[in-house]
Amino acid sequence: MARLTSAEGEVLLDEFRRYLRDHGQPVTRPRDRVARVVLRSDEHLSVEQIHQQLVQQGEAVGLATIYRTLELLEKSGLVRAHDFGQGFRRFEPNPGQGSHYHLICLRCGRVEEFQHERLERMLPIIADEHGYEAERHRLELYGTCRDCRRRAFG
Amino acid sequence: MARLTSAEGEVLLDEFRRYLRDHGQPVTRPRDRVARVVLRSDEHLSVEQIHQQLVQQGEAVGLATIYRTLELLEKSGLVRAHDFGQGFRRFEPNPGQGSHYHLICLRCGRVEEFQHERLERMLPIIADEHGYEAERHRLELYGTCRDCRRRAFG
DNA sequence: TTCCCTGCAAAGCATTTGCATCAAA
DNA sequence: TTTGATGCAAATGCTTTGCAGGGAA
Repeated sequence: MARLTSAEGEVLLDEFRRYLRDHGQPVTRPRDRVARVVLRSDEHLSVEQIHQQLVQQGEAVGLATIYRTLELLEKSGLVRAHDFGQGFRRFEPNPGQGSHYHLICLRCGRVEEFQHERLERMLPIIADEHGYEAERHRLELYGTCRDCRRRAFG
Repeated sequence: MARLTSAEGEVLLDEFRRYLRDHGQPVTRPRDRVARVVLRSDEHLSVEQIHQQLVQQGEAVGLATIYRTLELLEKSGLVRAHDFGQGFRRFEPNPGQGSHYHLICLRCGRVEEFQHERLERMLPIIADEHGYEAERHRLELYGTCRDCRRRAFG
């Protein structure tokens, strides 16, 4: 599911630094570390996973700071939060203008992404038909992934 | 957004009673009251709203029992839970086989439903294309409803 | 020195669980 | 008497907030 190269993550990290500066917020080491982990990741990380990665890097950051930095990252538009009904949120780098959707395996919890241009064109039209001015949307398909089916049946 | 007539709610309530009996579970008054509120509603109720309605009816039921009854209602397939990112879940009578989708107004929080046959046919196919055996899906469109736009602009 | 970010600990919330009580068979 | 549903209160888990301490300008 590799979406971001390390170089792309670096670009996003720079954008975050710029966002902070433009908003009179200092670019601190803990913020930078949290942002780096999230923006470089090609997965949907939970706060716990972010924290663990930082600990492993010897760059432990308090949970409160992780949450506060994620709030900044969301406000900057560089990160999006998701709730896949697992009791906690997951965070991923925002893919910019193009939307993408999620496939969630109900057996192993894996989360994959896919894009779908036709859907993306349809959804704002559907919203409009119902009197809504669309702002964003969310589509999740829940099921059993190939690996889990293989594991179960053969 | 009226979807259920009171009579339809009554049918669902009977189905729930039958489900309980078939599963060796007693049909008690608190369960019946909770089920009645949810199954008769044409809205997406929060636990707090369910509780309030019961209090107003002079039929107060403990929160724990409400949660436990909702679990039974979900297992019976008669009720579905949703998390619209508001920090708590909402519950609605399950519309049976046909899926429906949600429009959520980001200003006033109103939740509307819509159906879309073409989408409904597309989604399992998309899941299949990615190796997933689709079980269920969720589509939510977030935006500004007609009323809120009118309110904002004149 | 001043400002405010950080991190610990405590608080908040929705939800779940433990347990004594009580109703029904 | 036995079973197990109920409801209070406590516990849980994620997230937010309060506040003392510390680093940077």
